[in-house]
Amino acid sequence: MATTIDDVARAAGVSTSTVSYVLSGKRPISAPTRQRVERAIRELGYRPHAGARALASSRTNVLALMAPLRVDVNVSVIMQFVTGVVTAARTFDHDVLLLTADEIAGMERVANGSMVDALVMMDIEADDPRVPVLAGLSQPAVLIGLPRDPEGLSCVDLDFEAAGHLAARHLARLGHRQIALLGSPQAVLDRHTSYAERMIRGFTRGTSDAGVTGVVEPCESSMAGAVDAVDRVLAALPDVTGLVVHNEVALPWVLATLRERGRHVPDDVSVVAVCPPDVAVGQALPLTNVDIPAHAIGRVAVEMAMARVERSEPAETRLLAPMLVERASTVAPVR
Amino acid sequence: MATTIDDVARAAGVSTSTVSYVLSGKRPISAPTRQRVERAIRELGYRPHAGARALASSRTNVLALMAPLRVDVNVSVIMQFVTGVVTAARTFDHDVLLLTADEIAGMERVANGSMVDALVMMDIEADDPRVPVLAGLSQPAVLIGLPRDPEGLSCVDLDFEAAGHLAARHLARLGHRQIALLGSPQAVLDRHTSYAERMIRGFTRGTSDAGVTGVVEPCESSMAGAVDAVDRVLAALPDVTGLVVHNEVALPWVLATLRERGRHVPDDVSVVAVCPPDVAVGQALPLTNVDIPAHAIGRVAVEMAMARVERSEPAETRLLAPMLVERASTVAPVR
DNA sequence: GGGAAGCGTCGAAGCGCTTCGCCAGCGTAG
DNA sequence: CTACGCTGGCGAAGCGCTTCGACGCTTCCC
Repeated sequence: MATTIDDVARAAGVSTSTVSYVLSGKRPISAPTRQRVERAIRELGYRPHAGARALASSRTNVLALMAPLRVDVNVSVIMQFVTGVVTAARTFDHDVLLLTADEIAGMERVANGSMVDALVMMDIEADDPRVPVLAGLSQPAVLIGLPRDPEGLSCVDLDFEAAGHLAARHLARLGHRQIALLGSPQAVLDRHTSYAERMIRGFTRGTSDAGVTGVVEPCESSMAGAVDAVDRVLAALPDVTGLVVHNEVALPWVLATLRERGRHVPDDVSVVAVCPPDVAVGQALPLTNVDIPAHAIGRVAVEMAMARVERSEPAETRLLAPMLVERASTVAPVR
Repeated sequence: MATTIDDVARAAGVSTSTVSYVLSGKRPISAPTRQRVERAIRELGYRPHAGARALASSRTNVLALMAPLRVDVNVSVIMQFVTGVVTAARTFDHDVLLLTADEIAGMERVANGSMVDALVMMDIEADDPRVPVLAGLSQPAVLIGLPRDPEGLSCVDLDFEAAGHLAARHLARLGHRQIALLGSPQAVLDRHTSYAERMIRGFTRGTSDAGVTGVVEPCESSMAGAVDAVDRVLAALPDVTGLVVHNEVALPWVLATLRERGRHVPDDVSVVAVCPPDVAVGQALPLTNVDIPAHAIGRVAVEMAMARVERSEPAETRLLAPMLVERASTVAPVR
């Protein structure tokens, strides 16, 4: 267990630097030598000491992931981001350090303590307090979400504006003239979490482009909140026939409330859910949905981070195009 | 940013070792000197380099957390474990490295690479392939869950057997004579995940102790699975008046199915949920529940890990006593 | 045939920190 | 007045790895 690079070198009859170069590939090593070294490594079960490596190379092969884990965010989507980041990190031979609470202090600790090569931050708000801190760090960071001014920052997210537009257009093209968006909880909007605002913007633009009536209602992530939001929509738009739901937690309750209010899906009202596919197909009726490709976003975030670490590539913002999958919950309105 | 301990020493007019001792407290330093050093640290914004520290002290101040993130496990409970572990780790000045996929290779990598001081492993199965690997590692590990033979291992979990017993007893004492347990998905049982089996054992013992009829049905974590499981229970026990549900994902669908089958909760059937309180109160009706104190279990796991790291304490198994909170979903059966 | 250019390998100098042994200076006791 | 023990601080030796310059050798080209 306590084998060092020197043990390997001795066993292979070479110098320590040769072993190091076999490991890193940074200088050419002849095939026979390389094989001897590799054999010694295998036989001794050697693993380089991460700390020593970090000290000498100033690379840790660790990524920090700052996940909010707030109560009103959807846990399963968060989880998908996390797994996306972790699996992608592994393909770059990196591990993931998880930061949840105490984020500002945490990022300074792991960055200034040289524990990580880069940071990935989730759940970015318009004026996120973490963003200004980044300037003082020597490691690159990638934001999942968009701050108010993304200039000079690496950002990645679903193009929620396009998603809102797409959902609205889909309903309008089916012939719906009165449609509504059930969105994020008020608390999320109050934080100016950008995806919620972009979603609303896209939806609104979609309705006006199509010349249909659209209303937007926030929706708490609880049963009571869902009931309330549905009732508000029905009050504002009694003849509503299309609904876009951008709140996975509330989704089942929204559907239940519609049923209770005597609105059948899809005969009376078509529903587009903005959520991962497993949530969409797991409901009573398979729902037409606009995917939130959390796993892919996580992967892209890591790729961007590694590009900056390994090749000093400049920061850029990437918005992933939304995709709508039609299922049983959206049909043309019955006249 | 690139300030080192030598910079601090120079600024404070002391030697590097003195700075180190101020930081670690391992030797007494006179008050005036200490204050000079602390001031220099503050003014320079100094942070020790984690890698260098790990190399010299062979302590990394990092904990590995192996979270499964399988599809059929409940994500929100997992999340609570994770946050429990992360916050507890911080109180011991440790960070958390998250391992999800590829677990065996991952544990060997982080352990043999000296990346972590200890491992915390979730979702332990009876014959978990990770357990034998532990013997070859030089770091201690704590298991959340119980393997078949916990001898010599650090384990912590809710006492699910007591939980099953408690839930059954609660219903029996209210006067219910025919009760059922809707448990984990078949896949979880097939893995011999111990909590599921212990739950069933406790429930069964509870029913026979109380002299009431009990049946156990596994329950998939999907709407179809919930409907199916409820129907199986109603078929097996047409006069069932008490239900224990140990599957948070299926819980809402179970309640919906009961309603659809014309069984009113709690008038026709009392329901005890085994889940965190927020899930229990978030349903249509606030449910009587046996808590799964995921956060507390995570904290205890970290405490046990640190006890072994810092004070070489021996391994032990700790089962947390279950607690039942009575809410609106359980009443005496109407005669 | 001779100099330049590669190639494969080695040696040694750190990277920033901890820790052990040591020593100077002091107070106290014999 | 010397001897001794304490206290507070210092110096230096690593911890295990990477990386740079150097070296001896072969190959190539004019």
